[in-house]
Amino acid sequence: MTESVWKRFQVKGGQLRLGHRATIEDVAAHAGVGVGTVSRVLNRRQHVSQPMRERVEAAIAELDYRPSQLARSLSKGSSDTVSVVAPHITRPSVVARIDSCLAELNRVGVVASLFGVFNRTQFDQVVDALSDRHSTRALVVVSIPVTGAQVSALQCANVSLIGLDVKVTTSDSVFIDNVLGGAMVGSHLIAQGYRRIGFVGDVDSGNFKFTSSHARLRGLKSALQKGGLRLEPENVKFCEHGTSSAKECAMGLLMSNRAPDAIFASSDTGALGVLSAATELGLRVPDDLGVVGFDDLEMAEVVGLSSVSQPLSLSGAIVAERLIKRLTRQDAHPIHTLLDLHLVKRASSSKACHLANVLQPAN
Amino acid sequence: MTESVWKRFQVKGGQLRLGHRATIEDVAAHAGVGVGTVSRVLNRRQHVSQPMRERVEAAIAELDYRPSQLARSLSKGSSDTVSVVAPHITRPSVVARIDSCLAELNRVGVVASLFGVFNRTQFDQVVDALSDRHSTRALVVVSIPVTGAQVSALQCANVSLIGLDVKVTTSDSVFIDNVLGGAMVGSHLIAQGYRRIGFVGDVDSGNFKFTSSHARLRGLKSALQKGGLRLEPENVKFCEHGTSSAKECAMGLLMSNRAPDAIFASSDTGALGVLSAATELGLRVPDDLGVVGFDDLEMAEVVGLSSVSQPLSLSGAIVAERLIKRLTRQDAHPIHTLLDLHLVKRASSSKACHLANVLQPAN
DNA sequence: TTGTAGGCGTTATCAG
DNA sequence: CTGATAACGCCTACAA
Repeated sequence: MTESVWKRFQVKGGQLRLGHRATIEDVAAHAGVGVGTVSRVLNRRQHVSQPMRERVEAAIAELDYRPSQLARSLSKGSSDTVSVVAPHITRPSVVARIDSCLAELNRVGVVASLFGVFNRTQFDQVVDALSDRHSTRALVVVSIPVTGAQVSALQCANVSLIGLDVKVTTSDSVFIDNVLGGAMVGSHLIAQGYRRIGFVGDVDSGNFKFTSSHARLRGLKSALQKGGLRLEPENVKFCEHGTSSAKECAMGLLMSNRAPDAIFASSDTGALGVLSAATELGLRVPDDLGVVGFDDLEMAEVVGLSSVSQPLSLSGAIVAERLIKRLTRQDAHPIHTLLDLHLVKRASSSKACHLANVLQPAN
Repeated sequence: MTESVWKRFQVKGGQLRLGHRATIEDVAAHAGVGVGTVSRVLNRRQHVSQPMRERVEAAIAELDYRPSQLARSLSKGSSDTVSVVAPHITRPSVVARIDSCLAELNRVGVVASLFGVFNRTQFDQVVDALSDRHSTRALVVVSIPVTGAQVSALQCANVSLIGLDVKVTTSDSVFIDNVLGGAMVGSHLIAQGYRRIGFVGDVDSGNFKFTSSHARLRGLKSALQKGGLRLEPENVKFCEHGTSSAKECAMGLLMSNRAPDAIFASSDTGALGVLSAATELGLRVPDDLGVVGFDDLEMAEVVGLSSVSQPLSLSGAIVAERLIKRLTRQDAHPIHTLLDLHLVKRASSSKACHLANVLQPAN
């Protein structure tokens, strides 16, 4: 249907236009009206009589006309798309946020385009490109700290900025208290009787200037101090995000002669690697080694991993909701939302309930 | 720095333009040349003298001018962005593909924007919006079958289409043989001595018209037939994608009085749920129950799950590479790439090597 | 080599 | 209520 229509209506001013889709001008000509009128019915504006409206709508349908968003943006001086820029789109925690955010936006008919960036430079480029009143109406930045210059460039272009999992002081943002999260883990491990506690965090390989891993470490450290323990520097490791590298990292920790009796991994993905390392070394979890992760992914429950739960989906949904509000009315001051955290205690850190074993990687 | 520059240069034809970023005209005026010249240096074209070029470049730098991609696309009648549209961006297998595709594109300086869609309707809308010579130059469709009408609408708009994990007959595509994958699992399970084999697949909740789950089932079925076994209809279940729903589904299967002695889950995510169900029911894996998944995610190795491995990252990389080729020279006929599959045998389906246990979900 | 004018598809402003 | 026409920012003939 569609393609045949295009083939039929290729005439404009008597000239053949191969493969071109109809323009507003074609519609106007076809309906025998001016372009202004077509534009009015397109934008559902007042001051257009019913019969005229119908005639135009018929022409639109016949020509299978769809307005060019591009030309529209250029003319209006503003776009009606929203963009999301995020790092590490392979991480379950990140995609969970993004997914719920997009879902919520889609629910009200807003399609957002997502930009995955792999390092700071790319992030800066994308933000720069988006700092143009024509290109996007709103921007959601996930996890990456935004500089003051970027913020002002964006507001100068009239694009509303919202931080998801990152605080943006001069704009809306939704985030958690990572220091608190780390502290929760620390006091839990102490309460469970662990004494030599270690930490496995993520290095910021893309140079994004992430802070969460370090914040969680600070929280852990302060909780330990409060409990009269100290975090041995040799038991603190940072490695690439991921199960296998965390496993390697944990192996190093666990094979030392003053090995930790508990490890806090700053992500569940990493914690899984720690569990795997423990299994490989014949350590029983939670007796010989306590393990706690972060994010409380679905996998954590299946595997019996204790973890700090944060409302990932909710965070995305809140951002979407706020975004939609910003799109309509322009409230004054920025709104910051600090989401709640809670520790989900499972077998991996509860000496009471004995944990069987991790599945053996064999073949 | 940036914002101060914007504040300084707001004059155009003697008029104040608040917050506007410089246009090509501003640059021309500032350099004391015509817009044509500026355009030429912008697009690195010939026929512009060195001193002139330098003067223009200086003006560009001073005004912190960045051309509007939007206006450029409208004027040229073509865009230089590439888009990716994908369903289920929460699934590890999907993001692995996308991630490597985007990474490869970024490596050569191409930033792609990703559209996550939640059902067929949204997919159709996005494709429709993208079927505009102005909006995008190339489109990667992940996993979703594209209709003939959509294909021709796209090529009519001159946007090159590439299928990732889906065959597009009239265009480039990279995919696997899902029937073969299912068959590999079937013969493996038979060889391991399993006799009552079950299947847990994904329902197509977004109505995308996916085929892979059913294709894998067909493969399984044919392998069983070849081995003189049959797949009992009561042992075939389709449920929402995900660990927890697969677990529920498997519980149903395993608690029936004619329960299967092996289950093939059409994804590793689902297989994890099956493992969890087995643990909960006190079934020993692989003795009482064999389990095989699909995709060979990182998690599979950790957990000792047998799985059909497909080159997820590679698929994305190949698509990116092909895309770049299409962007430069326009080769004639479509190239289809069928990627290899191989079964990774681990503890979960190898009666020989006894598998300890899954971690107990306890608290 | 360089400047000028017309066009890309819309919206918005103003006369009618 | 409706129809021209000038922007929007850029590219590209064409003319100088």
